[in-house]
Amino acid sequence: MRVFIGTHVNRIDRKGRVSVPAQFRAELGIETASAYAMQSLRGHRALDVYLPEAVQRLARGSDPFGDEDEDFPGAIFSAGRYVSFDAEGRIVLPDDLRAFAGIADRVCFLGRGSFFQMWEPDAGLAYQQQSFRRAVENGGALRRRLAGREGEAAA
Amino acid sequence: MRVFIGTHVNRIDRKGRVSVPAQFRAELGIETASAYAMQSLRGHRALDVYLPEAVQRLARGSDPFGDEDEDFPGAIFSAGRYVSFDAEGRIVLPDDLRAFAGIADRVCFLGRGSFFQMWEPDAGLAYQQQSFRRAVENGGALRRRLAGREGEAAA
DNA sequence: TGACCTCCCATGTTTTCCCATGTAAACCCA
DNA sequence: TGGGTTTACATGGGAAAACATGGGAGGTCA
Repeated sequence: MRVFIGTHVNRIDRKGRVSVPAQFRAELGIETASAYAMQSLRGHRALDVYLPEAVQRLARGSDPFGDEDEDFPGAIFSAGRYVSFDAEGRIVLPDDLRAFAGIADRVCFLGRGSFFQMWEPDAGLAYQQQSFRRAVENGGALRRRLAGREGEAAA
Repeated sequence: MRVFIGTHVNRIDRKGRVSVPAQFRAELGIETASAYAMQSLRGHRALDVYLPEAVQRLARGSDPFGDEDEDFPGAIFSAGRYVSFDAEGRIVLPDDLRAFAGIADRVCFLGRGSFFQMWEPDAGLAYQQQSFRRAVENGGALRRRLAGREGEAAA
């Protein structure tokens, strides 16, 4: 299993390219020449980035002639893009996604375990600190989960 | 598996031609010189575009809908058209389909996984945002599927 | 013959590929 | 452990390729 960990801030050049942190590239694996970036499903002003096969997995369950409600995961497919890496490990961030996340000339990469996010740096760091603070306040429940006893206490 | 992803807006020239986004052409495959475009079955003012083989599969009756609903296959074959690509990757959008979708001089292409749609840009982008918002509200299950943890309980 | 449609060529722009550079981290060896 | 060297990484820019778009010539059908 691949795990994305840590926080990095990189610069966007005038062609719209950003280096994806080497650590994250390593997690994505050299065999994947691309990743799937989309508007965050968590309601954040951020982009979620998944392995390409995540989308394939989703697509496999969708029927081209299915009805609208069942096919609502379809929204996911138009909300994102495949982004591919150049030889230097950079991606070009499409304008619309960039606008969605309010990203100007720098990107904050947040590792989130099975995927990672791209934020406008101020917003991303603020979010990161805030969610860490929440985790501390909530520490008891978290520790129980880490210990693998999540069923024990009511949240 | 072929997956249509992302949002693109292209211009229609005075001959009625539109470039299909290169990414979508790649998904359609070079071997297919055509695609099947029809009035959306989903009640949208939009055109659904399928791989030719998806329609053929339907014609052969090897599909779940087959016999129980005769309107369905009938509608599919009368409401659509094969559109073929020129050497530059453009298709000519038939007038009636164009009128149905209210498309004037620009087309918005929405990737929807196993097929894609063509919209009048304003309507298409509005629809995209709205359906994405719904996905966010409903996002837990989707997120788990993307993260490859569909077996997990909701947190 | 005229309207229309395809095939073909032309063009400007955008994107991708490839090479160069500065800096910071890792490594090595005395 | 200190100093020098090498490697990895982020960043920048030029050249080439891909792409979207526009228009003309010839062919077709009514």
